[in-house]
Amino acid sequence: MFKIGDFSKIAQVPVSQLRYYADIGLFQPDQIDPFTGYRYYRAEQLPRLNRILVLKDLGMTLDQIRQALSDNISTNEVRGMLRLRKAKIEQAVEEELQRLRAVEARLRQIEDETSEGIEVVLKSVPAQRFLSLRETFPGMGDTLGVLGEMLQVLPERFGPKLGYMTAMLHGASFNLENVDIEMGFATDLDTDTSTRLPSDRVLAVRELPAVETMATVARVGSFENNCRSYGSLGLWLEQNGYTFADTAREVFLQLPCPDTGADAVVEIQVPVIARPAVQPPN
Amino acid sequence: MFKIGDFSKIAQVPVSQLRYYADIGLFQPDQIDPFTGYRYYRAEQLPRLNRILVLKDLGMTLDQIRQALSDNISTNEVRGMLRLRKAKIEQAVEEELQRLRAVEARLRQIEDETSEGIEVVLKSVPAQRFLSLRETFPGMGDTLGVLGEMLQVLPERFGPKLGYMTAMLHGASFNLENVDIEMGFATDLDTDTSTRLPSDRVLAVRELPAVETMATVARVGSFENNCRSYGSLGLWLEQNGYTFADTAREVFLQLPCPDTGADAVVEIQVPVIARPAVQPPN
DNA sequence: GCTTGACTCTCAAGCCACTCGAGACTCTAT
DNA sequence: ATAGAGTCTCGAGTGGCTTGAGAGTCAAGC
Repeated sequence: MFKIGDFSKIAQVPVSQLRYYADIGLFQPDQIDPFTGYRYYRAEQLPRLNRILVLKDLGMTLDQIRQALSDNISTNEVRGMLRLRKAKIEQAVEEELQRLRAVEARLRQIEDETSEGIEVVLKSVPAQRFLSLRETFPGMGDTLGVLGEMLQVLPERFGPKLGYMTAMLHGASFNLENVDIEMGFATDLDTDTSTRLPSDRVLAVRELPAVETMATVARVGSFENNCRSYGSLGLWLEQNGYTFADTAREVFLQLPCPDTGADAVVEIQVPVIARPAVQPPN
Repeated sequence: MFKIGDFSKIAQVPVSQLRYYADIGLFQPDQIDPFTGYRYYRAEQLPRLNRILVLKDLGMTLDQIRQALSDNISTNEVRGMLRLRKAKIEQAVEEELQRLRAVEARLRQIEDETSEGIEVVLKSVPAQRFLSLRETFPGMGDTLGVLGEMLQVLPERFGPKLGYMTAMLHGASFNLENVDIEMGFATDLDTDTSTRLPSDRVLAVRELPAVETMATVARVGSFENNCRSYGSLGLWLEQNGYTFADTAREVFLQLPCPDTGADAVVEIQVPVIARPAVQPPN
């Protein structure tokens, strides 16, 4: 029987954490002295604690761990998770580097503070059909995964009936998690066409309305110059008296090619309408 | 002038976040309508916001960012941070993989649940001198950095007067951050010797007391079997009626060698005293 | 038996960077 | 006039703990 301090040393877990786990009913001491309230632990309890720590390190929340333990999860299942986790980490590293590239781009924008923005062009875009899939993706990696599937499967299936790859950001939360994205291809296919990806996601054709006035900017790189483009766009809108009218579209004029290292070329299209700039009372 | 929603789209930052930044006084709208309370932003404000986001992505807290901005930090300084941050990420990846290896080890311990623990040996250890440095390190990477310095500099300086590399974990917080570690070498040097590392840290010689009863376990790998060793130790202590008496020492009988891929061999030494196991009233 | 100091207890609050919801306005298009 | 989208404030919630106050407990040494 160990008091909490000694047990903490054996388990290599802070005392406060042991108490916390007891409080939330995740890991109870073997006994609690009814008079003093002192917690007493035994070495035999270590495996359960270790199981908890493993699952935690694998990214589960404490609630999920409680669930898993009461379901008597097997070591093999945990092994599977370990493999999964490894993949996730590699993915996370990739995302992290992506983010750094974005930071670099932002830094460039800051340096360009004085200089002109990127050129904004007004267009009008006709109605078109859009073979697309809309989903709220938990992370960037998932988004890219599905995108990869689409690129593998769809051109083969529909060939020349597909136009540019296009994405629409519906949600307004710009963190990289839980993004509500619609992506797919411009197309000539009938409105009732639909197709299924290997991951069982279904793409359907829908009508994309015509837009009379569309402000557009071009961007090189999938993410790198994103903020710069939107920034220039904003500046232009302000100076020329326009406002947003609808969801923006990102049209991939050229897809990124990891093999040759060729960057993507993206046209950002934002539906706008002329409107005197908002002027709050002074 | 943009209302918060439009500005949010331009800046690619959620509305809630813009409001939050205004609340904490980090990034204010250009104007606030005194009657309606509506926030109005201008495109010119983007650079400041971007600066904030860059610094945030570089790992600064919002408080630090406020500080940095009021100090008018230069882009060059930020560039330096970017480079630093890149290094940090690489380091973080390394740590992450380290952690995974630890998870794997813990998993092995779970599987060994039924089997015997590692063998525990009782020894007595004489008083000895210890050329060491004690510090609270913010992260594992820093610890390893300083360790690297020591290994580069000290053997050259003191040669055969150095014994085993030894570490003592003083704090009781076992997360990998802010660890209070003392590390150095057993030595014959005089008690008033001290030496300075390239990073300006100072090591001094101090007397390490003799320990009559020291429970020891051996471990292969710098971290991999840590929890397993301590676990076995705990089990043994419980069964044989001993308790912790002082800070544990980790003696590196063999240093890890990244070149040959040779793992470390570590002897964990824990001062103990015989004492009847604690028995709470039932 | 008493003191000292280390250890332990509970309970509440704090941390970070936000997010979410309720309830009340405000704006714009029809 | 009205609907619907956007905005406001304010308070609470998030996760996984840590920190601190104030009180009680334990073991060793005198």
